[in-house]
Amino acid sequence: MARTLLERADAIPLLGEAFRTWGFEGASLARITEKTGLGKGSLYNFFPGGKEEMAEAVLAEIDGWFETHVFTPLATAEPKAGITGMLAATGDYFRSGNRICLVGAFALDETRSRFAIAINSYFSRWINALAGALERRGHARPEATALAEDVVLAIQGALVLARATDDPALFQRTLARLAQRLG
Amino acid sequence: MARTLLERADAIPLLGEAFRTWGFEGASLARITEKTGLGKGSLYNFFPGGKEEMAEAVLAEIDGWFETHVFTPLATAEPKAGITGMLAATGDYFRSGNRICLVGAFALDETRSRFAIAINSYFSRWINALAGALERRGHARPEATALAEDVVLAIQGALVLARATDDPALFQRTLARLAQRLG
DNA sequence: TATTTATCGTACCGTTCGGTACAAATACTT
DNA sequence: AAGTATTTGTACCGAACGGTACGATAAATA
Repeated sequence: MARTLLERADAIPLLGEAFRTWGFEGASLARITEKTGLGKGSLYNFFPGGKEEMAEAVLAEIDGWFETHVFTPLATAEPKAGITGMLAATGDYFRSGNRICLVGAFALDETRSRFAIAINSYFSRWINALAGALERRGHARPEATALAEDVVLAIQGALVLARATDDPALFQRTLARLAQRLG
Repeated sequence: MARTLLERADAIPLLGEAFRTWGFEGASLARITEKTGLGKGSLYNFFPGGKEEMAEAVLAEIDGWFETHVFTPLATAEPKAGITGMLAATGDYFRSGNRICLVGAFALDETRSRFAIAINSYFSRWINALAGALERRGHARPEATALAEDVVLAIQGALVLARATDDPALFQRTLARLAQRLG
């Protein structure tokens, strides 16, 4: 009846948008259909496991993006460049404060129990990669870990507050302050 | 048939727990009934407006708690005491990192549009009250505002990360670091 | 104790939920 | 061009959804 408009891979960012907008529970198949332009037939063809498989695919894509653009640079590039790159990539990914962190959002309610491993891994790897870079810049182990936690947590908090107060600039201000703090 | 076990006011904290656990969309009347022990008859007797009125009541109660235990002390008490009190009250309220911030959680998805004013007001008043106290402690206006933002955002971020990594101690560590930073 | 008022359990409403089945249509292979 | 495999719209399913109606019960008032 209809053509192949979207590949499975093309659907994933749109699914991400749907989950970001409505949350896991609130993202009904009707809303997902609307957002992606894919009917149930296509959705269940691509994701036989239903909503849960859709969300898993979205989380895996996010994970891959951060692995490539944030975690790996932090671990392998020159520390200063890795950290600067992290802040820039983060600013881009979260659309300068106009986009929330889906992983963080999933963590807050019972959705967490479905995806606990992916959620935990995402944040742990982020903190560890940043702490490693900070150590290589000369921070002692405990301070490096504490500072890394502080930075990742500030990014998450800024996303919450930016959206809560409808003030995306708050996120950008926070990134600027972090850049200063990480010198 | 049954006795008057719960007043309307007694139901509100349980409703808060239900919304914290399941989110606004995920908190179905069946789950709310289970959590509160109140049947639909009672719930709609107390909250004729349904789920939306229940959530409004929960947000109003949270707002009142913070007004009493955080915002007012920050605005009226001696600044140092107000700030110390804020950190202690915050640690208590969020159960040392075992409880999320419902206002922040509501802010992340489309639930926000239903309660935008309450959500915005809660955070704005928190930041302003804290910035005021910091000014009275001698910080210049722009730094006071920036620091206040940083603190509130760190609390929110710590709650997200503590739950995401299943590590409530992260929240306590963060509060300790904030106490140091606010000297 | 009689009467009113508030509380509550249950049956039920129409709608939407996530998910399945399957035929029609398209894309790919030969 | 024919045949195979994949993609996709639609009809449909039972269950659960939020919400209403209302009689039964308990508490408060008289």
